Amino acid sequence: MVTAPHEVCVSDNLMHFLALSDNDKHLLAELEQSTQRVAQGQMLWRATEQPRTLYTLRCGWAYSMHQSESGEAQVLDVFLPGDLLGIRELTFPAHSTDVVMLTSGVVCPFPTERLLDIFQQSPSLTLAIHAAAARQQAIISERLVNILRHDARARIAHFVLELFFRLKRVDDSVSRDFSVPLLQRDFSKLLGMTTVHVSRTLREMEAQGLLRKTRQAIQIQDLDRLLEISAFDPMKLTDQLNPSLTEALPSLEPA
Amino acid sequence: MVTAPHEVCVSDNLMHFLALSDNDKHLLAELEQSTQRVAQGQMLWRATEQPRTLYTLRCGWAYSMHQSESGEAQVLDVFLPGDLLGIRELTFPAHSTDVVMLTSGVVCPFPTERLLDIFQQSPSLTLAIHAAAARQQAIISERLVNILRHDARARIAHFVLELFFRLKRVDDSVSRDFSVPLLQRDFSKLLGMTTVHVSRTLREMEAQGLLRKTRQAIQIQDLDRLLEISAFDPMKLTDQLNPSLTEALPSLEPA
DNA sequence: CGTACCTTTGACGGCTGTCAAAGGAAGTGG
DNA sequence: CCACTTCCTTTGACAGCCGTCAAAGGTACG
Repeated sequence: MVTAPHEVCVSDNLMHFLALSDNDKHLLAELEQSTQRVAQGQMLWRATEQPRTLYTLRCGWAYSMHQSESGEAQVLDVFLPGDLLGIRELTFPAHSTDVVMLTSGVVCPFPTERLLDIFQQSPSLTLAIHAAAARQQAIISERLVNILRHDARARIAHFVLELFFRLKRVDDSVSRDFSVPLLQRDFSKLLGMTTVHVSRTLREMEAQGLLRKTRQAIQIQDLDRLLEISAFDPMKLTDQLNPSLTEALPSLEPA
Repeated sequence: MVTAPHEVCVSDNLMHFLALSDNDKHLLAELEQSTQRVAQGQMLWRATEQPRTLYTLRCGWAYSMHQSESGEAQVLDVFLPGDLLGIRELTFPAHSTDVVMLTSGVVCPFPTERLLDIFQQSPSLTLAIHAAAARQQAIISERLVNILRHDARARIAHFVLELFFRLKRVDDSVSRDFSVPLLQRDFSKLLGMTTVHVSRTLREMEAQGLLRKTRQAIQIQDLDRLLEISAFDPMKLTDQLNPSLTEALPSLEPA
């Protein structure tokens, strides 16, 4: 059973970090004023372009990738509904990755200056946006650490759990059988292995009763063993803020 | 030939992003007021602790690492003189890595609130500090992308070039024969391979006239081939800021 | 001079990549 | 609704890179 696609806005993401005032929500709603439909495979930006526009992802999945001259592609981020796209590259004079829509979807583009306005107008949103950026970074760091020390089965287990917890965070209706529009080739580009080996490993994991991946969905069958195999630690991706920060800015309330 | 250790302060790092006013330099000098000597092997923080203190690294090298329960260690960041330690974890309620001094050195600890003060007092420093944080993240991302797609020789080539360009950035006197206090075991923990294979690969690279690593230093012998093998792109770690940002904040001047 | 740690080497095995081909699934045009 | 094409998945055989185990040689330090 697969849940239907679900529309999510940035505040559904940022509110996990701290309580947003009505004014904060208003500022975010303004940001997401102009919506834009995007087709599967459409690129939001290319690696050489200067970052001028940021996006929120309302609906659909996207990923960022490095393209080497030899044609090999390496996926860096997977973006889910509610994610903010482009903060990582904001300070650089050029994007370092292409960003491609994995499915059709809806995005809200806005100029980078709007973000600077928000930084001046709302300390709470500033903090929440930084926390969201730090979380994206932590996701990549965790993947790096895990990929380097584990075999193919553990890599896949880790990535599937990452997806599961991230999706559950913005959509509580997500169950252990959840919709995933990723091909085995996408897994291979994310985890640094060949599609052949992804296929072999997925069949092995299914035979071991760990998980089942179909073309549209993933079914987690043994959560505990997946956690054990991959050494996945959900706390590394926690939404809680550092109390030192909220105490130093007493106007803020934790979520 | 190996250059002598060199004292560097954060402004030597941040001034690469944009011009710092006298006031900015004064704020940074205040930050680095209390210096503290640290011994080799000393830990600045542990993975479970709450981030309350940030550090600037004046002198010496450090690294951050994940420790798995089975005893395996994975190094994430290598910190060089001039680096700001702890911004990545700032928003999280707990550090996710241990930070250990690789050499003896000098650090300047300061409470996280001081950083918030700076954010309120100086837009230029705020931007420079964010750019520095984004740069640290880009270093990790580049390492991830390269490790996943390349063999041991290219991984080592990439990491050596990363060190070379980072050191040269804060100390212009660094030559192609530069001091590196890393053991082969440190390489192995950084690049996800065994010490045995690091040793084999280093000997192979020396036989091929690419580079030579001794206990204290690395000598780059064929820069062009190393760049080619590793697909290292120095522009991915550029100091230049996104012009969209400096134009939006007209009081700022590029470096 | 002795101890502890680091580096180097060799033999062997396993995980993963490469090459190749067949079977499925989805979309297109007739 | 049915061919046809295209892309994705699965499977097998084989090779190569890298991990494991083990031991010897170097280097730093007391």
